[in-house]
Amino acid sequence: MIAEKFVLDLCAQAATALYNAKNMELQVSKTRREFIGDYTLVTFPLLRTSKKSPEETATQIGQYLKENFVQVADFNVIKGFLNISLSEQFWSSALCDMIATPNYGFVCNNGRRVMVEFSSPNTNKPLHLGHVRNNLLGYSVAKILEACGNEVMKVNLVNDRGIHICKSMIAWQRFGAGETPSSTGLKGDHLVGNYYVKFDQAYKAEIKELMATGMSEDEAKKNAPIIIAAQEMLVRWEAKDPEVYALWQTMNGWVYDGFEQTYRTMGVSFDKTYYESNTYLLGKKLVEIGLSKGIFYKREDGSVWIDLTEDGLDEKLLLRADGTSVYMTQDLGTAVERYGEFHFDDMTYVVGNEQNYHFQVLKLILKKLGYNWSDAIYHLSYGMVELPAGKMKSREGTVVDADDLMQAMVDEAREMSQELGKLDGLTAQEIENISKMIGLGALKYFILKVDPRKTMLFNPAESIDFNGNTAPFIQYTHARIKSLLRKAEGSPMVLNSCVNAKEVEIIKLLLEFADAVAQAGEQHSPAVIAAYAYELAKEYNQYYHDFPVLRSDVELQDRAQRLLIASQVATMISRAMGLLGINSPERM
RNA sequence: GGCUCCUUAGCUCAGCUGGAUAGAGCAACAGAUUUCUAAUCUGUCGGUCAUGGGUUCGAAUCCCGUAGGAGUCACCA
Repeated sequence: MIAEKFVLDLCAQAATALYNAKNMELQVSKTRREFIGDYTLVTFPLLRTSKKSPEETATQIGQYLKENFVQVADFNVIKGFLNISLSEQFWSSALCDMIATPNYGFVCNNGRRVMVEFSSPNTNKPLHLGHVRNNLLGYSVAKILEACGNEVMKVNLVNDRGIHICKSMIAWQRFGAGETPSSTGLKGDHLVGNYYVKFDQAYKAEIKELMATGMSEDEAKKNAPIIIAAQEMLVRWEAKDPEVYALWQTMNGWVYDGFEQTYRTMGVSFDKTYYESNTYLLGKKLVEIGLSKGIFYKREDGSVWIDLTEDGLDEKLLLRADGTSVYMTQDLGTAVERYGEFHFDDMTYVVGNEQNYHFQVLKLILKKLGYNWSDAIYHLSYGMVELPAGKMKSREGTVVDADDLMQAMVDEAREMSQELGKLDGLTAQEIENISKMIGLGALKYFILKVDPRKTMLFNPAESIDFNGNTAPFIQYTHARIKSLLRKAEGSPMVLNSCVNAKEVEIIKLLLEFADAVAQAGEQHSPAVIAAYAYELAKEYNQYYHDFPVLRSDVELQDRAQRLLIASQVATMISRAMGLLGINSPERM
């Protein structure tokens, strides 16, 4: 982009000089591969000012550029398109500049404070494939925003209270027989999740029994003893009943240990974790304030609502008739608490698109309460992950567990590597490390390369494919370059002014990195970075194969240039992959 | 039904501030290795950009209609 901007600037100068055009909207883009040139000026928008034919205009500007700027080596005109070729000198010096810039592509502090919330698990079951997309997106977006110069705070919000956790607790009391993670060897979140499933099974059985006695389905659902027990437990919890509270803390503790392990494997982390059990009370206070200001209203049964019909939305519940809080209540509380603590310029929520409406309402309510910073809230709404068989349904057992999935990826990576003999002679520890980098990298890249907003299909078989547009392919390119650099240690790395066409392509890509980061930040899309990393790896592989004469030892000069370019490619690949939370192995 | 989003090659996806003949990967087929690690590379095959209109020099991209799909409209979170 730096080169693109440069060309744009030259064209603007030319247009001003030739046609006295001011504030022209000039369009410069990369020249398509089938034409000769580096960048192309589209002359159509200029015609009104130049009052000449497209060809004439393009030729005039081209000649002006060639005569006045040494960086412009040549030009050609096809229809209304002016294709501009920059000089080899320009490319080699651009690359030199880039090499001289530490942390190229990353911006220093821009003074903005941003918060990114992601993960947001419930404490009644383990993380699944949907959470995987959430966590990877959140972590990567945070990294990218940081690279764009923001001060970033990564936060998690744990939904640790509510009827769901009570269900697991009830089931554990009834069927658990004192089981603990250490007594069963199960991860805490899996153990608790199992009881959640057991609750559901028992609940269904009771409904069936009641219906057999002639009760309607709705009635049976309300009157099943086990659900009543769960609801009673929730009331006792809100009253801080010591026995219930202790059990709640114990079981949540198991879950946190399990989550911690999953997060560590996944490679994500947080700067702060919020708990719904702490923020829902503040939410309730806000509801009172809203009531006193007349923004909310109370119905006869005591429930509190806000009427948003004038804004084209519905009426929304904020407090149940029994005074207990709902999702919106605590989210309001959490938002206000966070702003008070951090005074963010931007608050990104990484939450699935099934909650689009929720966030629309959240922003609106905050605004009505007088919090103008609600404009800073951005809902990064990602699409669902579907499986070839269809949707994930916990009831049908088609949920893909995050831990299982990651383990399967690592195992697969190890097997494939071993089959190819890539791991021969390495220690067990090295094998494990490399398998993890590859298996998890494959998973992460497979998910992150897709536009976050889109519903995506997760195909297990394809995700472990190590060819094509995948992380292993990119990692492999990186590892090979590292291998080259190890062998060439001590050799000089110098760029001469003579760069071939392939090298120019690579330099272009390298220069575009900064722009890719900025764009990914604006769009909150790691997919932009993924596409860039893949292009770079692919371009490099072609470069390597297109110039076989450079393969064997040739003159020092050629080797020196090759090494320099290779080294820059490796650096940029590694930086790009870093933004995706993916490791770039030195060998694989 | 209301609102929001989606539909591009057999499959998975890019491309979207309007620009040239719409691109990758996978799958299929045909080739390339005295290498910097072949987990690679090259080539072939594959398209009515869901559909019908509109805007204009020019539309996959912007606007409207239609069809198909998803999400949401809970005293769940």
